[in-house]
Amino acid sequence: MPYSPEHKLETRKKIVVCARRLFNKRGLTEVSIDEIMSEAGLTRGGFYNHFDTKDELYAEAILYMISDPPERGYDGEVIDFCVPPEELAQRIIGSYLSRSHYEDVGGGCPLIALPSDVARGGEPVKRAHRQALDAIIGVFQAGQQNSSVDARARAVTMATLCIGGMVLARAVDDDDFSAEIRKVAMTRALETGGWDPKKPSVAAE
Amino acid sequence: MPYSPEHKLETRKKIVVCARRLFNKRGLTEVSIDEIMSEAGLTRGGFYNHFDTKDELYAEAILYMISDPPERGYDGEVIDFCVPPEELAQRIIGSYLSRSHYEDVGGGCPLIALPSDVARGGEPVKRAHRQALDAIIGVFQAGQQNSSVDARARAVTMATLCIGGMVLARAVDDDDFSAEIRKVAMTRALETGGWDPKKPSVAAE
DNA sequence: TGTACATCAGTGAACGCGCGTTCACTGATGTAC
DNA sequence: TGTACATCAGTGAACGCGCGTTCACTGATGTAC
Repeated sequence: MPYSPEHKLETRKKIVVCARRLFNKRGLTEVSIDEIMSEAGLTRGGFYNHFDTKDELYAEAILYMISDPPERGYDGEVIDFCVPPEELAQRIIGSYLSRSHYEDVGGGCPLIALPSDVARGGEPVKRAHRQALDAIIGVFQAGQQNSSVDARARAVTMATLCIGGMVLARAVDDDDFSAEIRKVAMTRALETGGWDPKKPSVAAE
Repeated sequence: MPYSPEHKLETRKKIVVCARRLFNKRGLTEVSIDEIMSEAGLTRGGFYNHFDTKDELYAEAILYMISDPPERGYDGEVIDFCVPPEELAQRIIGSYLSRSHYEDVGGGCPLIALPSDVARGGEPVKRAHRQALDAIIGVFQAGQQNSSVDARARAVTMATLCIGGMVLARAVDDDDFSAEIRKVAMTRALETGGWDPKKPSVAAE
């Protein structure tokens, strides 16, 4: 038996990691297999040792995108999941709408980078996307102080402000305008959760 | 002089109108010139009598998208611009987050259908996109009862909820979930403007 | 321990297809006489 | 009014290129003896 079984898995993962960055930056259909393989230090033909088709890579890359990032936080700081849920939700809002997340298109959240692609995409892609959205809404809902009747609605509002705000900020070519959108969205999202946007524990910018 | 000068302009407009629908549905780069020309009842080669390059059509189509729709309203009903600005803003929120706008991808707002494409696109495309966003925010800002200090921030919030909510709704493959997102976004957007979401003058669904 | 071997991850040329663009042409139209 | 003409919008074949995919191969690796 040539090569260790881990060797193949590692190569496969390397391909998915490179694909993820490229997909986030330029969209699913605009990235060629040649580019992905080059980025991974491999050549075109080897792709088909790991995937039957390019579509298979789409779904895998999106699944990887949603399972990986929460551990790191989008502003680069480590997120402590043992913190009380209220504080966790606030931290995620701050991290999500941070300048570093705004700038890190490749490593950022696919919900922001790929909404149009997903809306036009196949079923597995949409399913993965929905899972990511569910997860975010779940965290926001758990973060409500008293689980009031409209906790779910508030969580949906927060998610809309976070994701929608970033989508708008990224599609505008004016840095000040983008910063304004992010700031307004962050303030409103925190207010929606009943938290004081000026509290120092939350990253201001 | 063969053909009237209007004839060429009409053909050009026909191309732009068809391009607009196709771009909205499937994205800028995924639509071929052949498809656009066929849709317009013409053949491939004639395209270059009207445009130097496909990129030129992108910018033209987006400009057309933002200059045209406001007269109609996204739920199909005619919007009366002579109405007081408060009522106008409420009507636009209702129209924008309506089910018919959710379903009419081809004829809908490009801010919803093309955010990823625009974020990756060229300068003219982004400029057109920004103009559209400015226009919407302007209408929402004018709709505030007393032009308070945070009228601008409230207008940005409303735009984020309307556009972001529709982007999320479109990217999810579950009709109930989409409807929930639209409803929450509509309620919050109206509340942000200080209006009662249950007032009958506003389209409920 | 050392050697021959089987496996299969990775290589890179090749294929077929679709797309943006070009180009020689055609034929409908308005104008000049 | 009628006819010959010039113009140019529209046609459709052709070109070149890039991409997804295939395929014959190569050579690194673990195993068997």
